[in-house]
Amino acid sequence: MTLSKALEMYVKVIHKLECEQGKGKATSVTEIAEEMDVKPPSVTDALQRLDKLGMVKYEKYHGVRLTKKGKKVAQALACRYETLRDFLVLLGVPEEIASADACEIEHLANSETVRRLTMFVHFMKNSGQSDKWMEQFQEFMKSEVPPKDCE
Amino acid sequence: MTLSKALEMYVKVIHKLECEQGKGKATSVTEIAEEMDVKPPSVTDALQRLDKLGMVKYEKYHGVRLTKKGKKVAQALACRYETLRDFLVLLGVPEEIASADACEIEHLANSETVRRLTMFVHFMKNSGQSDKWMEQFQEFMKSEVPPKDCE
DNA sequence: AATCAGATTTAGACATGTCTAAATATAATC
DNA sequence: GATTATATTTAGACATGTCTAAATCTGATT
Repeated sequence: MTLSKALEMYVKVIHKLECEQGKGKATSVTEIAEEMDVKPPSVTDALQRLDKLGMVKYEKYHGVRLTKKGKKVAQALACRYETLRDFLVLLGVPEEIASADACEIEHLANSETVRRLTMFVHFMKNSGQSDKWMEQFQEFMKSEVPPKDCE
Repeated sequence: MTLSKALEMYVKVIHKLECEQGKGKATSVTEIAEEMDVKPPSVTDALQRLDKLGMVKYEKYHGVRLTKKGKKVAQALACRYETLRDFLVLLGVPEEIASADACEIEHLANSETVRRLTMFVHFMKNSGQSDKWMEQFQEFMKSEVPPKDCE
């Protein structure tokens, strides 16, 4: 019932391209292939499967559009991505790494986990205590040797 | 060069079973299959590939043992899992969910991310401020409506 | 309207990871 | 030592996701 990670990525990319372009136009196979750094036949294959799943309206030789269902999935993914990325950056993970990890984790984290992380980020940004806490955490990270690095 | 998520899971499970049993014995295909809830032929296939990759010593019909290399991978995974799980529990994610998510994320998070999470957990558990902070966070979670649930 | 370039799809290959059913090896029992 | 039950492997299927090479369609040019 749920999409694979790969298919979710296609949905996400189509959404991004639809947002970038004017609303009217359908998104082409080539655009998707370039954005995802895969070859066109892989895209065709994915689109055929996404169409069967009701996530996109795909017309042979004429590009693709997200359905309502597809848009909903894309928006949920975007929201999860934002949350995860914000959270990791807050913890001091470099932006590049935070983005990459968020992009992986968005596909598999439980909603409850995402909800907690969202609250954490909010707490950090909105509670009066957060500045003080953040300062202390920064200090802690400087002073402490990482206990073990799992490698 | 790096193992797939599926193969990493086999390594992890073999390690667990080796630890549970006396040291001497090799781990059997059936034990692994039961632990992972897959059928024996899937295990045979995975063991053949892990052997080629130098992660295990696999003797047809006579079970399997982790190599040094395999043990190292297993330990790194266990460490990552612990860190991720501890972290999620600290944030109030229910244990069941925390365990499941940790088990997914361990295979893909960047080391830098894991390191930051480790430090966060340490900070929470060891800095004098943590109790106060945790209390405030709990309070915040009760009072606030989750901003958006990404669904 | 015919042609041609570029985009797209199809066909067929391969890797990973799973399964069922059938063949085979191991180990325990008689 | 032969038989038999159990464990294991092989063979062959399928789904996902990728690729290359070849076929086909579309749209623009002449």
